[in-house]
Formats: sequence, structure tokens, C-alpha cells
Amino acid sequence: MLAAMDHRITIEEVAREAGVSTATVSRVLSNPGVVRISTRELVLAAVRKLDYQPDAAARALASGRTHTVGCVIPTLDHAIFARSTQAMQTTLAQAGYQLLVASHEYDPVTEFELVRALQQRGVDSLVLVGTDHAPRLWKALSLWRKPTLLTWSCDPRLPSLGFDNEGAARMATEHLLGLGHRRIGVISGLTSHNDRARSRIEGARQALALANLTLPPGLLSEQAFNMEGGRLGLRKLMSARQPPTAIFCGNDLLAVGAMLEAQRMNLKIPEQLSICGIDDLEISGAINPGLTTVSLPTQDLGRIAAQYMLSAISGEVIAAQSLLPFELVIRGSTAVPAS
Amino acid sequence: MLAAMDHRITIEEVAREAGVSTATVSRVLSNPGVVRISTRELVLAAVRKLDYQPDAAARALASGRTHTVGCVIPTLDHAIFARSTQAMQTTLAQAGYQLLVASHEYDPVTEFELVRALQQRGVDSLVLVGTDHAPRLWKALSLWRKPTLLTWSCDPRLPSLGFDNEGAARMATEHLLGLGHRRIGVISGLTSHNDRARSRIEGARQALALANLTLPPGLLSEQAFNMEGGRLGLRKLMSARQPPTAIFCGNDLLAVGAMLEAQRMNLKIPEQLSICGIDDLEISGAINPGLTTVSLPTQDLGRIAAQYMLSAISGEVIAAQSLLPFELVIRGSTAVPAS
DNA sequence: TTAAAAAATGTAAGCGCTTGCATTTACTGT
DNA sequence: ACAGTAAATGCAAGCGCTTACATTTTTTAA
Repeated sequence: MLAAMDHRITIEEVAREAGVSTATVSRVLSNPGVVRISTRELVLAAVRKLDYQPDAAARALASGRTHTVGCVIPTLDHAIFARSTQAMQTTLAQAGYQLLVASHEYDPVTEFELVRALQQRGVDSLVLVGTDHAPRLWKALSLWRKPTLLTWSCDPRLPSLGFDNEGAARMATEHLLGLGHRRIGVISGLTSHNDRARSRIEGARQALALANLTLPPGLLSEQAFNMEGGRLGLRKLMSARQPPTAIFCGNDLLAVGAMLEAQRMNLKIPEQLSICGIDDLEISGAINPGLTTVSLPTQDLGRIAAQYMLSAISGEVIAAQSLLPFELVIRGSTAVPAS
Repeated sequence: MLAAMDHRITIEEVAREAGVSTATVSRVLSNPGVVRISTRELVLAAVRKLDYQPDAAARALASGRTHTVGCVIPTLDHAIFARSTQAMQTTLAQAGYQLLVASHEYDPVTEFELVRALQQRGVDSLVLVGTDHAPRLWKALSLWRKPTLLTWSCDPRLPSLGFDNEGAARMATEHLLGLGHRRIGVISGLTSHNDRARSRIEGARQALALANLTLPPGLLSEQAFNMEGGRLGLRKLMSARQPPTAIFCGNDLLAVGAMLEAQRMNLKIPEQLSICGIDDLEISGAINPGLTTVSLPTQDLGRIAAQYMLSAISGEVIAAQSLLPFELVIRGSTAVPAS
């Protein structure tokens, strides 16, 4: 009697089992409010009995909604993106939404193609990182009739949820200035296709300018976003004719790399060199000495972005731009310069 | 003349533009081999001209395939999973596939629900982590008619691509034994719902047994998978009446945490205490001294898993179980015990 | 040349849902 | 009890593709 072993249950069979029309079953599943309680329970019983699982593709085709959010990031292989993406996914899943992630490794062409692929897949909304995008991407987004959110930085062209990257860099640099440093170097991440990196350099420059100082070219090093980049940057900066007494790093990965390299070079931190970063990774608080840094709520970023998307999908119109707060966390890697 | 500004192009319009039937357009897009070259180019020209983007939901409904792979992991907020997921996503995207990621934070109930949700969404295949799953999950997988892959560990019940976790732990422990250590402690990750953690403890036990040694309960500490866990574990082990001269940690996060805590306690590493981990994270090679560890090719794991899925989806039958190689990387955190 | 075989294309029937509209059933007030 | 209204349900037309199968065109071989 084991007839159709392999045969997915359809809404029709559920309707038959419950003695109602398919329309009613559909309503029970996606808009329970409009069906009488007794009927609803009849249907739910049938659903349970048959272990019915609606076909998402059919649903999407008929309704135009996929219950899916697309997220395009530079890479998952960096704690800050992994962390915010993780928070986003969890929040979305709790609301019955799924996350389609795609990463472009800082390549604008790939980014454009991924966005198109996700749009084609009918995602209900899109989350992007930063404001550096190919012109045709901006165009594709403006033509698209569904909610889009920019994260990490803000741009008037689209709803955004981010940080004041300049401000964070300024805060870090001012901390170093406040300690009395006057020769301050900067190790930055690669700035091409990365507005965050550029803003952070700019923030450092602003702070220096306010103190009537400048950032000499020899004290700025652009490096890949990893610890090795930090090491290389540190070696470069310390080999300047007049090495800095403090270094601001565009992120904590660079800062930790720089710190560890300094230790290998037998430079005492913070006695001989102060180092300050941005992000506040787990490792930043763990190493010895702890890394002074600007702590960004990356997890909140992901969670709030998800919440934003959920309300935007359900039709709410949301604030255009919002900035998340951050704070300076002073640990052992910064101190007054040696006299 | 800007008539239907907001009107998605359908296959029908492309067909009309190209002067062929919708069937032919469909073939050009998904099975170009069967249509004459001249016709193909006619169609492609129309596609480009109209900027046609096929509707993925309609495609999925009609064909039964979604070009989507589902991936259920414990969390993205851990470098090893982020890294392998990243590699997987990139490989899939290159083949025109998208990745639906979902994380359960080590909760089997959530894991089950996520798998169901992904199945419902019609993913063409599923990738899971490890072998610890709820019985009903195993059942749901066996009833499912599409390829599934287990990663990180192997299980005869399903195709798997993983590591010999016991072997890796044995290798690490034997390294410590080979240096002459006889009191060896273990800091492990939480073992509930985590077969990898259990296997690694077991591997350490095996190595000790081969040397006629045991792992006293006081020298085993189970901790959360993060640096703080490593710190706590270290304090616990070092406060034993007879503290160990070497510690094997179930992963590098714990190991790094333990190392940093040891340094805070002014324990010299490796002179007074040797520490060895598994994973080989970026930080492991960066800190001072470098962490001796068993290096696992986590990126390959993701890439190969993706390749496996792609061939399995296209119908190839694939090897049941395969183990990825690993190697011991000896750095500065291990040395002969103080006499 | 021409018939047979092969290749290319077209026709149209779904895929499994949702939803506007029509119909039926359940209330309401008198 | 009954019209009038509101609530619940059913009917059936799609949503935009894919793909057997039928038909037409091209190629092959004698």
C-alpha cells in the first residue's frame, strides 16, 4: 500500500484532507486572521497529519515575495563582517526569513554581478556594505522597487545604517594627541573600493589638522586588511627617518599585527610606541597589553539592519540615515610618549 | 512614450523581440547546445537589448531546481566556519549557484528547524557541520531526495568531507609527549552537540594511553569556544595540585586565550608551560611566541565541499567519505619541559 | 532527386501556490 | 422571522517559466 513514497504533499491534498478549498488552506498559512478558528484548526490538523511543507518557489511565484534577504559583503573572512552577518542571519531567521549571502572580495565587478543575481532570485530586500559602488550598481539599485540598505557607512542616496567612520578615527587620533604625541603615523587598509578606509584616514587627518599637525606621506602606509598588513605597515613607518611615537591603525587587525611586530622588534609598547585601532575585536582585549581602540557595535549593526529590513519589507517607511554610537576603549597599548 | 516603466521583462517579450517561441528562449538560456547558433545569437541579442532577467521563482517552480545550496553551521562568528563558508560561497557563485547560510549556535532544535526551512525553500543540496544531529534531523535527511554533505567530521550514514579529528588531537598530543612532557592537560571546547570537541579529547586520551599515561579529571577543562574560555581553562588547570607542564587545547582560540592568560600570570611560554592547539588561525602564527598547532585546511574544506555539491547536483555519484590532510606546525609555544 | 534520419523549433500543459472576485454563511437589529 | 450587512469560504485565473511531445526544417545517404 505504500503508494507514492516519493511525492511531495501539495496544498490540494491538505485541502482535501481538511475538507476545505485550497484558498482556505493558503489563508490559514499566510493570513490566519481571516479564517474562522474552527476551520483554521481543521486545516492545521491536516497540515500536521500530512507533514505538509509549502513549496517556496510556488509561493514566491504567486505572491511575489520570497521571504529572503540578500546580503552582499566584501568577505566573510573578516571578523567584523562575519559578526554582523551572523547577527543579521539570526534575527532574520527568527522572523522566518532566510539570508542569501554573497561576497565579492572588494571587486566591484563581482559585486555588481552578485547584486544582479540576488535581484533575479527575487530577494525581498538587499543589504550592501559601504558607499563605494560601481555607477551601474547604483543605477540597478535605483531601478529596483524593493528596499535596500547600506551598512557601515551612510550615503544620502539610500537608507543607511552605519558608523561615523571619520568621527571614530578622529576620536582615536585625538586620544593619541591628548596623550601628548606629536609624530603620529597611520596604517590604513587598502582604500580602493573602500570608503571606510578612506574616511578613517580622513578622520585622522582632521584631528591632526585641529592640532596644527599634518600626516607626512612617509607616516602613512596602506596595507591589506590583515595582521601581516599591520606588520608590514609598522616596519615601514618605523623605518622612516623620523619614526612616529604613536600609530593609529584603520582597524584592529592591522593594529594587532603592528603591535606584535613591534614586540618582535623589541619595541616596548606603550613605552616606546603607542598603538590605537578601530573595531574592538576579541583579540584586541585579549593580547598583552590590551589594544586601545574605538569599539564599534558590529553585532548591533547586523541585528538592527535585519530589523530595519523586516519593517521595510512589510511596508513601513524608515528613517533615511542612522549612525550607531561608538566609544573609545582605553587599554594598555597607548600611553604618554617617552620624553 | 515611457509606457511600462515598472514592468519586469518576461520571456515572452524576449521571444517576440527575437521572433522565436518562448521555448527557444528558454533553451538558449539553460541548454544552449540544442539551438542553432544563428538563432541563439538572435535570442541573446534580444536578451541584452531588453536586459532580460529570468525570474528565479518561476524557473524553480517549473524545473524543480533552484541553483541554491543550503548551509547550516553552528555560527559564522568563529573564524574557521567563516573561512570555510566564505570559500564555499565563492566557489558556488562562480558556478552560478547561491548560498543560503543559516546558523544554529549549537542548538539542535534550531538546527532542525533551519534544515526544514531550507528544504522547503527547495535548495538543491544541503551542507551540514559534524555528526551530532537530532534523530529527527537524520530522518528528515534520509527522506530527502537531494544530495547532502556532512563536513568537518565523517559519518557512514552520509557522504562526508572532514578531518580526522581524533588523529589531529593525537598528533598534537604526541608532539607534546615527544618533547618529554608527562603531565599534559587538556582544554576542550564544550562537547555537547559537538562531535569534533569530543573526538579531539578522545584523540588526546589515545595518545596518552599509548604512552601509558592518563588524563586526570583535574587536568581536563571544558570551556566555551573563545579566548575567554582559554583563559578560564588555563587558570583552572594551573591551579591543580599538580599543574601540567603542557596543555593541549581543542582549538586555537582556546590555545591563544590560554597562552595570553599564562603570560599575564607571568608563566614563561614555552619554558614553564608548553601549549599546543588545532586549527591554525591567522593569530596563531602572529602572536609571540607563535602557537604550535595542527594546521587544518579549512578553506579547502569549503571549496571542495562546494565542488562536491556541484557535481552531486548534476547527478554524479561521489565518494562516500573523505578526509582532508593536516600537518603539525611547530612554532615557539612548545618546548621540552623544564627539568 | 528523394526518402529517411536528425536537428531545430513550436505548442501547450503544467509546476504549486496566491488572491481578486463571486458566492455562501453567519450575524445584527428590528 | 427577515432584510441587510459583515464575515468566511470557494472559484478560477494567473504568476513566468520548463519541457514532453508534435511539427517543421535541415542534413544525410542512396
